[in-house]
Amino acid sequence: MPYDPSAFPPFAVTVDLVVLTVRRHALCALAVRRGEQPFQGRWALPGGFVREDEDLAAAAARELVEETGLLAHDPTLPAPPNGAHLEQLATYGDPERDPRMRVVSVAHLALAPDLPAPRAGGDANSARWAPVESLLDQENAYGREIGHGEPLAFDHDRILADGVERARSKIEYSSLATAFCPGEFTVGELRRVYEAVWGVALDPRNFHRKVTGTPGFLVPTGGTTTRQGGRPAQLFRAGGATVLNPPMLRPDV
Amino acid sequence: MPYDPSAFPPFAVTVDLVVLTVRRHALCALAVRRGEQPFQGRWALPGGFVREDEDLAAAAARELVEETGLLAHDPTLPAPPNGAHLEQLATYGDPERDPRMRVVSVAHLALAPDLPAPRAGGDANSARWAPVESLLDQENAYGREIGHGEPLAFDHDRILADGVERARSKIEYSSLATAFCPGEFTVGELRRVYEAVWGVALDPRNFHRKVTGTPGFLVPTGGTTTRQGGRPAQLFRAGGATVLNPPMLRPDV
DNA sequence: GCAAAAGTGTTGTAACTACACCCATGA
DNA sequence: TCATGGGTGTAGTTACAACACTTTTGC
Repeated sequence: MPYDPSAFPPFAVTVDLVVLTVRRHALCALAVRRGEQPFQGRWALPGGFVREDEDLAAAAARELVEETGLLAHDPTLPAPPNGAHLEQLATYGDPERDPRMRVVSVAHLALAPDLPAPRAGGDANSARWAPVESLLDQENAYGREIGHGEPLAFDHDRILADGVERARSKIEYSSLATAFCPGEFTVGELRRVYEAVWGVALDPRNFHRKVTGTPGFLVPTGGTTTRQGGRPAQLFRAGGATVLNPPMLRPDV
Repeated sequence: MPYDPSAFPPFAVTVDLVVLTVRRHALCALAVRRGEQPFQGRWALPGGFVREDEDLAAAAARELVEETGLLAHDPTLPAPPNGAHLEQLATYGDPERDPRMRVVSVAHLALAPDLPAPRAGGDANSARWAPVESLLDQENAYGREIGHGEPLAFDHDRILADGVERARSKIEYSSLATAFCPGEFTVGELRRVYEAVWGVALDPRNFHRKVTGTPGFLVPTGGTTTRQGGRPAQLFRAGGATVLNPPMLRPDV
């Protein structure tokens, strides 16, 4: 029983991705350069049309693989090592958001460990990691490498800001911060993730007690490493816990 | 520069509403009876197609007025008296979710104070408030007034469950519970909202200290009431605070 | 007076902040 | 030996649960 297409307005549906990672102690997002109109040459979030018989989550996972090579995992489970966490963020459907036509975009948020380099057909000029601060802060935009003060294409500034805010609040009460870490990591490396995402300094001693004392958050692998220098640190991997109770406390706010 | 319509698959886009309220000490959702195929005669969430030049939030607000007469307010502000809180919930786009065609539904969550009665063209048999427990609990479904064990139409069971979960967690750390209350209310009435939404009993004495001690949550109006019996209680209205810090603590969980 | 709901006081405990201090490695 | 980061101990504080207890109304 197909519907009369004149009974409802047709929409295009896309997925856009906010892919976040922590590089060199800064929270970074994946940006791609647009090759076509509109906003040709401007930076944008990766994304694309949802296919005819494709679920929204499947479309987001497909785009994620195309842009980063990362596999996504079930968001109800804790992030496994070296896979990305992927979850739906929000949907944006302002009638004016795309000048060509009516497009509704279902934005997704992905959290990834630090990667060698982005890939977008191997073209280094068309995809890169940029600190979210430089992408979003249009006031102090002069002299920065990406964007040069230009906003992102479409409403992607707002989508990126929403994704960053979601990540910042979600690592408070969930174990999601481990999705930014490689398969095995130290407490110090996890702390630097929190510091980069929140933009604050945390007391290393209290942080250590807190995360090792929360049941199911971290499980020791038995190994140690000195890759950060100093005294050898225990290696951990993410435990089964997905929700942190009590939560990590973000200073001030 | 219109787009080539053959370059992307056309979708229908709808908004569906999870409208929650507290009646007779139970968390209730608005359900409407479907008058047409598919799922004719089954209960469903209210909703409808997004119009040609309509924003998603505007479509949700329009549906809310049509079904309840309630005006929606800016979700970034605290809920004003006798208006509904409305926020985007999530988007559902399984290719099989509507047997007729490809439909993507942007679900919204609305929280409303107790209303006289729902209105759907004045037809009392086609729209009503039902306890969410009876709508969702398909195990113990015998003997209940609505649904009689039948799931809701489409994937509305899942949408309703997601909306209820959102409401349950959001009243922990925001002042949203006041959206379930009339313009002026007592601490005891607010406590009964929490008890109904969470399905737990709270200590009235600690609750009172907690909510009156959180700056900006409640502001006294000066009046008192004895409508609940017993000693006269102070009347309050919602304060300017939208985020509760420290949060209300939900027992167990 | 009695029931019912509002509101206050108190005590023990969990969990946090802030900081002093020690440990194990590489250079 | 020193610098560097890893990890433990301890004291003061906040916020909470779990009560006992008092207050003010309607009946």
